[in-house]
Amino acid sequence: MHEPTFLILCSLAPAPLHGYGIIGAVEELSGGRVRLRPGTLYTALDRLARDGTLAVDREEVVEGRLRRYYRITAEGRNALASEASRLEANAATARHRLRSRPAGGTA
Amino acid sequence: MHEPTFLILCSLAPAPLHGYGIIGAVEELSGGRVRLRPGTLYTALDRLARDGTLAVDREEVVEGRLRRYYRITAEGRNALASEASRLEANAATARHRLRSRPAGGTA
DNA sequence: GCTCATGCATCGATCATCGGTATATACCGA
DNA sequence: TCGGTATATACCGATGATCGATGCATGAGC
Repeated sequence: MHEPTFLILCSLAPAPLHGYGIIGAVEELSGGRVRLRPGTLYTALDRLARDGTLAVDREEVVEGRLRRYYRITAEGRNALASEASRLEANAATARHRLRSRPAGGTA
Repeated sequence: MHEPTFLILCSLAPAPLHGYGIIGAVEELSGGRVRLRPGTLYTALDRLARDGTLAVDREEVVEGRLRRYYRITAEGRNALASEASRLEANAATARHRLRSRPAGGTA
């Protein structure tokens, strides 16, 4: 799972959001680092919906514009949780191995 | 940075390794989860060397076979460290947001 | 001596994901 | 009427990963 995908799932974890809401949430979640483009977002949403990771929650028309809300599924929650575990494990591995320099300048 | 790239850098953090050594190290580091194919590995190595993230350390001929050892650079170390930070931050975000269900029973 | 398994590197084709840009629509304010 | 904003969609290209096949040299078995 790549970062945009991951952050999309994060953004939906507490409550459903519509496309443009997700873009804003992801930007905030990532401290401004990740700015999703529509292309990235909607392709990912379609893919994740196809996978059963998320689903369309409802559609609203607000001021003449369609808003499609997406909701994370139980399966998506599980995927997100195990992805978080993977990230933690990888980070720990990196920290550990960055610390263990064998025979630094010896040789 | 994707996982294969990340794990390759992890594998090289303590000491230089040659290609097939990296494959083994990555498999071990990831608990058997990630098994690099030669194609993935050498393309990544070329790319990372081009970027200055790692460099060829030395070449040896062992039993008639060439072994090319790769070494992580200072730049690569920095990249790996900041990647680890990113992973930690993302994992924390996910944990946090998986816990905060609004109006779930919270109120 | 021949054949086969093994360790090592290389190459090519394909696919998935992401990034960027442009477009259609509908509202709003100047 | 025009331009900006909000929303979704479509298309295209770049990057990186995956898979599979190949080349090559050695040592082991027969």
